[in-house]
Amino acid sequence: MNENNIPKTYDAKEWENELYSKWEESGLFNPDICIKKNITDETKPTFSIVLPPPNVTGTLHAGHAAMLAIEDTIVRYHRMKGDRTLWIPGTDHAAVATQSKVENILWKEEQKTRFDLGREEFLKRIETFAQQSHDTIVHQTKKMGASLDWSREAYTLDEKRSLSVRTAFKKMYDDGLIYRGYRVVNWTIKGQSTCSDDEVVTIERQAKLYTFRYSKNFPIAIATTRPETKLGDTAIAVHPDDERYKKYIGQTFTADVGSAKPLAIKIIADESVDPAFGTGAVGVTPAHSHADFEMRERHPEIDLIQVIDTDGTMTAEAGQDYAHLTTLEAREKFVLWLRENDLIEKEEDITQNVGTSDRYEDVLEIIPMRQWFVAVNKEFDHSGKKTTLKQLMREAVGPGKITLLPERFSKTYFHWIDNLRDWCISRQIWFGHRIPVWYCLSCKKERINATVKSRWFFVRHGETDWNKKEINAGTTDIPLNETGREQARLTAEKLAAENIGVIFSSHLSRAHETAKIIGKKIGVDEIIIDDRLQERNMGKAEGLSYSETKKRFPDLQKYNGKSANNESYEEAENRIWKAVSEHLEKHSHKNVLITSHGAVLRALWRKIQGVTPESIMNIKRFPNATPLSIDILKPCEYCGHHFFEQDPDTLDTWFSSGLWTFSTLGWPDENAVDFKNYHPTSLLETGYDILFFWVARMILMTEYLLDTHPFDTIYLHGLVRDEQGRKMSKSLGNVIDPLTVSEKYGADALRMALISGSTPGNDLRLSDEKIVMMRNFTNKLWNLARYVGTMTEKTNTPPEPKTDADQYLIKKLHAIVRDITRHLERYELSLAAEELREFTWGDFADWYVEVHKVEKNDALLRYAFDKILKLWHPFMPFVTEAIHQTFHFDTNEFLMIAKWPEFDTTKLEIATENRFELVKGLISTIRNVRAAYHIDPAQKMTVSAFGESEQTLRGNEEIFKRLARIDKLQTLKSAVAPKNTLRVQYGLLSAFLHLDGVVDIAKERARFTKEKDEKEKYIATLEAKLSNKNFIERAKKEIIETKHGKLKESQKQLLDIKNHLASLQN
RNA sequence: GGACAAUUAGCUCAGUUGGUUAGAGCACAGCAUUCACAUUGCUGGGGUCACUGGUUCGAAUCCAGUAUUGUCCACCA
Repeated sequence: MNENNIPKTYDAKEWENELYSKWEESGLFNPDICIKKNITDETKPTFSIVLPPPNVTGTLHAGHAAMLAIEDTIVRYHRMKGDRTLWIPGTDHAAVATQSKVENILWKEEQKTRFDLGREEFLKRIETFAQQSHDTIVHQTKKMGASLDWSREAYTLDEKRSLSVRTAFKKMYDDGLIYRGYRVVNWTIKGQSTCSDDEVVTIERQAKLYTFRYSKNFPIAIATTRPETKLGDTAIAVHPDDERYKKYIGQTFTADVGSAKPLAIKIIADESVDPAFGTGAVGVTPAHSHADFEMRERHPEIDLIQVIDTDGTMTAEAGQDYAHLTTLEAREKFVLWLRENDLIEKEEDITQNVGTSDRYEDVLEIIPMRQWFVAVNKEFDHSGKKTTLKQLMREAVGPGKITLLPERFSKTYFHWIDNLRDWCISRQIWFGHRIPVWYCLSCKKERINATVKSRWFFVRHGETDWNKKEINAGTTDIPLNETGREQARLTAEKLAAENIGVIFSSHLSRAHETAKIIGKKIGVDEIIIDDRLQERNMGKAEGLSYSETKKRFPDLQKYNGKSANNESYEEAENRIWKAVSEHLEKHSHKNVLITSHGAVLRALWRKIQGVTPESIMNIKRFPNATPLSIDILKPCEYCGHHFFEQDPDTLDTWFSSGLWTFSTLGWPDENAVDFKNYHPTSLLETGYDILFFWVARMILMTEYLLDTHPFDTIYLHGLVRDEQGRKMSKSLGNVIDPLTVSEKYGADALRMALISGSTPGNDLRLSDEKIVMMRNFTNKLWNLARYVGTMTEKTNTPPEPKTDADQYLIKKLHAIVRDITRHLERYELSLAAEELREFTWGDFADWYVEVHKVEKNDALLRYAFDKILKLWHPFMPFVTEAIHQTFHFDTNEFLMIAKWPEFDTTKLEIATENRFELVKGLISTIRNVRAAYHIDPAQKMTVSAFGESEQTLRGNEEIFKRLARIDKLQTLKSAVAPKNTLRVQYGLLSAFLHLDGVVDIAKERARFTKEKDEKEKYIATLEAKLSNKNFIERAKKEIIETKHGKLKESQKQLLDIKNHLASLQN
């Protein structure tokens, strides 16, 4: 290899993309291929991690980069070790997070809300956005060097994960753990959705606390910051022992505050009330407070009155003065009323904590609603014993079960479980897994996780001129107008993806043409004309305007009205029902479009819903060319109808994320190969900020569904902050973009900066400076390779030690391999990286390479460097692989799959001289002890030793016995130190003696890893320096050229060294 | 209000089960430069390990308390 061809600096950009593609093409990220290529085999242990799926909300940030760096390091280590190693990539649809992001963009760019676009179109926008985010994320992930098995990539919203979600939902529903209940939920007005307790972000704000009475003679005053909610008060709670109020407990007082009905306030006793706070009485608003709702569960006799609506205005229950006002307007008005009636006793300014929505950032309202919940406290039968989900979660973590790193987080975990309420899993947002529940349109009964046979669409024709002029057409054949045709085309677009097989249409041209326009656009040629789908015959009313008809034939709007010699709703309904039923028998497996007319569809819709004939006019009119979709299922087991509609809500995103460790491995197919091989996974590595959101839910789901743990160990990394310790945020402009950084300094430098100097659970400050330092190190490694690769001969001689320095290096190398391996096994990445860096830079580069320049031992140098390179690979995959590809120190095709270095404990034994020194030290100790405690120097003693010192002592037992006057050398294991013992420290050893006269000497822990051969190393360096001709010549020159006859410091040092060496030789 | 953490050199941080003289990088000072590497090397200064007690032969490390900072949780109406 010609030195000149190799650049002096390592240029990450030159290598990274190319190397990643090569790795990827090799397929070696996939354990199946590693088995095929004999890098591992079926007898080897498995090691698996699922990547915490990044949200498809944009791009990766520094936190993701840390996650990737940590996980990839661990994964690469295990792969090199020969484990069957699997790391699965994926992304998270992240429901609310993504939806709110797209909604914000939509509002900013087009001033539209999701309701303006409609469900289908809005979802399309989100999917486009999600796809782009996904691509960016994958690109960034690859840039970091992450050795993920892309062939197994998953998405929380794809078909397979969807199946897992439905399966899990059904099982929980069947076990009674998922229920639909009327409870108070956190509601974001802006997002028009619920959110779970964990998604609530409490912020501090200024508020006014009003103390008032409901009426002049009301016996108890209460305080509130939300006076308008008091219109929904139904009780006052006081402490049971509160003497002031005891006499009122159980009584009900009424007060007219302007709400729809006068308030009936019952005085109840509840332990949760703090009698010392405020007036010692709490106004209870069960509809708009979690605490008060729970209070009502304890006191079911009190009422619940909802005064705030989902749009943030007051309901009718609040009274006609307040209905439809915003909460703020209502508050002002109510306060004014209180003031006018002289009911306010106190107004004070306080700071208050309020809950806001994590994603929409508006203050949440607490509103009672019918929602889906997971019951965490409900007992159920689990593998033969009674338990609750809470209990399952609690029992999963602890010694011998799931290990948390750092361990202290288990405390917060348990605390969180203890305070857990039922988990609200339904969301009114559109992006996410639809709740797999269908309601029979006729009898309203639920069906879970149903198979949809087909979807049927009912469309009223597009607009005609008569529609526009509000004239009855009936059987009169009025064609579509231009607007009508356009409407049909738009409808076709909406239906394009619905895979419609057949179209049935009324023969009347306005319907038929609508069908034709749609059919052409969605590629359905066959349009079956069925006269029974035609419009209601309006008899004499055809051609009359709506208002005229109303005047002349008022009974036409009735179910049986026939005064215009017309067809009644009843007759029309029967014929269309017959037609639809017939078609259903033949075509229920196909998606079907039916184009028909307003009145008959309305009649049909009434029939399907099974409401009384009299309420026909309460059925909403069908607008022109707007599809109504109905799911066709197996007939309802209660009423026999086929028509169902799915719950419009979606699931909390964490419901699907909770299944991630096994939904990615093939579950619900419990025989899936991956599932059998790789579950439970070995490690979960994620930020501590989602311990509750995600980790806890995975534990819940896995314990419940599979009766096992999702992972053995949880490694929680900290938040990545900027150099001043602030959270990275766009508004502060301090965001470190991993992509920019890795382009500038290389991915390896970024990885190292994120790993070293960081410990699990603690936040990490990332600065440019730190990254530069690591970039410098990658360059150091590169140049080491240049030296070792070009300055040494390739040799096949085994690396035999020739000098003390060689000996030291070998010993140190084995110690390093042992330490790094041990650190990696314990997930102590930072320690591993630091220690390895110190060894590489301090020992190998700055010391041994210098030695090598004098005492050439090429075989050993190459041998050592090869080991170092392999140890570095998991941390810095690119530069190490680049070196490998350039210099080929090892024969493997890729360093990535090179065998992890092993160490030999016998090589770690300390040298004889050092042992001797150790013994000498111990003897002095004994002498000191004898002197200090006036023990007869002639008296013999028992000496006890531990650990590595024991070995040392045994090796020199005879000398030791003689010199130290002992009669017995004993072995003690730690913990044995008797109470009445004095211990005296000397050097490396600590000795202790019993006060009863017999002296024991023991060494509790000797640390030999850093022992005295530092000295060896020092001498070797000096020798090397001094025998380096250049060095001597330079020094001489310096001395001669020195002006003023004064030696510079450095020269003095040189002389010192010389003298020192001379004294050593004597 | 509760819980958890942090406090080590001018700055950013390691220090994993109590043990030689408490470490690293940056910054600072001095020196070196045909050398694999200036993205370099050598040398040096700089620390009462927040404070006060306790346990121990021995404490940055364990215990108790105090102070400051931060994070999370909580129904103070």
